[in-house]
Amino acid sequence: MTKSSATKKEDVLREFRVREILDATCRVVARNGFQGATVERVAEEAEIAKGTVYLYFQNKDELFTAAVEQGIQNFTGQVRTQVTEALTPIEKLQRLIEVSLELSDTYRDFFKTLLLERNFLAASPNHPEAAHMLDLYLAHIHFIEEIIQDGVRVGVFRPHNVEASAFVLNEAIRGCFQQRALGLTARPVSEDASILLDLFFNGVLNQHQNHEEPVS
Amino acid sequence: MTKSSATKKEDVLREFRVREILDATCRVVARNGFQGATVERVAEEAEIAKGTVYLYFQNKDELFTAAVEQGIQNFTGQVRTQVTEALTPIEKLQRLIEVSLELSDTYRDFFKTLLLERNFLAASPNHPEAAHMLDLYLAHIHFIEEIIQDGVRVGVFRPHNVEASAFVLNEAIRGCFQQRALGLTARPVSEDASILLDLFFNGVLNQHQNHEEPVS
DNA sequence: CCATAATGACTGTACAGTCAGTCACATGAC
DNA sequence: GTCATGTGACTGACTGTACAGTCATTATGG
Repeated sequence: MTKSSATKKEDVLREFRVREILDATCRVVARNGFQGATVERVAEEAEIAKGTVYLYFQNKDELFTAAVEQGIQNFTGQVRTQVTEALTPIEKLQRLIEVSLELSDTYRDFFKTLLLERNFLAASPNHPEAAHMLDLYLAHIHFIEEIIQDGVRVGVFRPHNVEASAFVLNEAIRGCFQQRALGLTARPVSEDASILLDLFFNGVLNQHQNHEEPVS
Repeated sequence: MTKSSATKKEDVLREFRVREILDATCRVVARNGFQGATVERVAEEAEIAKGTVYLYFQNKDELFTAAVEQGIQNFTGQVRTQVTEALTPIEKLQRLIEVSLELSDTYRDFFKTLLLERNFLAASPNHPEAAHMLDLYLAHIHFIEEIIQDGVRVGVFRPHNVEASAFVLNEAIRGCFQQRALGLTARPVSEDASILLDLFFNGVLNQHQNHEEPVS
């Protein structure tokens, strides 16, 4: 019992250290990009020695993979939780966009490189880990897809290629992240969210003048 | 005269070599990512010695920057040319989407990494070149923006935040590139294009008065 | 006082960038 | 035609450096 408790305490400590290092990794990558992020600098940022990093991670690749994965899971997990609370598909999508954009502020460091430098999704030379990353990404899109599908089922959304629209919506949100990360917009998050929602719901066509000549 | 002609010939030869090396760079990057792309491998791919690369480019960074820049300019240039031929804003957007997606096939190698590993837009440590890249990107979005703005002016598009919709459209297209690069879709390009167009024009809401036919 | 965590000097390696040397070809003299 | 000589494009072995990963040593706390 005492022993089990002791083990647990060690585990907690270990987990805490792991988190600390992963957070430091995110900060360093956000500052220098994947390219310029060395284990030494991560250690410095975490205020530990380089060797210590290797007590918690096998190698550099595992460290960076874990950092990205933790970030994705944190993000999608929180979105999922908050969105699920909403009732109707429309409310859910509203929530989805709002929460996503809000979180982009919280996880600024993480997104700055995850989204701008997303090579982790591409062919990582000899790492099947990348495939798992892709799975996480696809799972999130699938989550969005189901919300929209629900909307179609109950009739608030018109029948259309749901797979595609889920994808487009996700890309649009990602695009907003990017604009923010690059400092290209000063719009408040809520405004971005409502613009996005409006576009996604209504499109850009002038419905009244749909097939007609413009008024001259 | 003879001398001037000789000089011209040398220039042409030089330009040819430069192109060859840049193309090789794209192929290598497509295969190994920016990370795994070394000057040695580029030289190998171009079937020249490593030293030769340095006869045409100051250093690795200049080489890679030039490769990306050439790619962006090729792409946006071709899109611009073809889109400008169309008359109405709707036709122009149709063209934009179609041509973009078609080109993604032509420039497959280039897009595979430009779009999946886009760190070149992010803070390149000590390179103001990155800013120029950003300019090219913004110019393209602005080009789209103007088409949509035209559409609003003549009344086919409803008044809305045009800056945002241009941006969203571009991101949606980029997303399609990505899906293709990752091999996540087997849809023909034309189908992707019409789905995208339909979504962008009409949104997903079920309009109360539906006299609509999907735009194709 | 032992066990475990942490350290940082050290090693090996990969790669950017250099440069002395080679080679292919052009020009011109005979 | 053929040899001599000049030119510069091209080469690849070499150098310096940055960095991943190791491990003998030291600190800590239970």
